[in-house]
Amino acid sequence: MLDTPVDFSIGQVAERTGLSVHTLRLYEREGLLTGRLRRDSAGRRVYTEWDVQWLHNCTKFRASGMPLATIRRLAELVGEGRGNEAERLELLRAHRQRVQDRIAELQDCLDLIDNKVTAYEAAVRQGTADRLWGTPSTGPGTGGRR
Amino acid sequence: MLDTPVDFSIGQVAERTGLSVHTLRLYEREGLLTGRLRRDSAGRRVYTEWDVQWLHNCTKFRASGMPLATIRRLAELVGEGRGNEAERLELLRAHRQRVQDRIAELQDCLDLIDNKVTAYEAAVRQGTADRLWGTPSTGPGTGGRR
DNA sequence: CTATGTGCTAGACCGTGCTCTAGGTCAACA
DNA sequence: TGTTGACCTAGAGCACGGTCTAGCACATAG
Repeated sequence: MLDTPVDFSIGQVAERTGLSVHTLRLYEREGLLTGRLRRDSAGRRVYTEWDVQWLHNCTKFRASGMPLATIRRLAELVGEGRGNEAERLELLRAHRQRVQDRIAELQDCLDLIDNKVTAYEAAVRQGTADRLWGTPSTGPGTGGRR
Repeated sequence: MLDTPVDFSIGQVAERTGLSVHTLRLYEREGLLTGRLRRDSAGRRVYTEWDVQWLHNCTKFRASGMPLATIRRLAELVGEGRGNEAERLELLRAHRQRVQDRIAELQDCLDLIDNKVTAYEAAVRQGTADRLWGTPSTGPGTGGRR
């Protein structure tokens, strides 16, 4: 059972990953790939299935706020092959922590926003009904100014 | 029961909000405050308690990814006083949706990261125990290259 | 009176991550 | 053979949100 060697042009990879060809070139230049990209006889980039998968991961990493520099480091480690799994793990764990923190932070902000929304819903209900507006009590953003 | 008119210098506000004085000046210039800031006889900014509270909200808005332009719009509405609660509500609801979407996106990325972490934990455990490395099956980021 | 601290403005600069342009190469097809 | 379309490189440009600098004004303390 040989693996079929499917290759992709940069345009095809762009289609598949949702990244622009510009971005793909940038990512290569920045060393985000796990190894040197092959080129065809005309000097055009040749992506493997692996690369596409890896880039798919990269988009997730990016979407979760991982900086390009960190992805580069991870790519280096993966490119080096077995033996550095502990370091990859460390890196991923640190990132996971940041993402979890970020979620918690957003959740916290969301609570405040929810409060505001609730307050305004009440205000609009009042306003629509009888143009009344109670005394603001939850600080700026709820009532008027001064 | 009169409200005590407590005023703050830009430095005091910086202390209280965690924003730098540079940023505070930027925010004023960008119209993020709900009204014109008072100045003292020497032309120095005079912040009220209200402003500090509002800026506190702003930091939450920023932390949740609200662009300065949106905060400016909200500040305008609040500055205009009563009557536009519906529009404020609309704006806040839209932002809430974005935050919720963002949380969901992060959560999704987190799942992938968790999988990777789990895989590497296993790998490291194996590696530490007997230097073994099973066949990678979850795509790039798990095994070696090509 | 002068030194220190805090504030002021205008505007330059910065990091991050794209995004686009100019000018060129190459393969494939009519 | 010529035209089209995808690709190439180098490098500029951009949006965003700060962050910092230069040069100056003012108030208060010693």
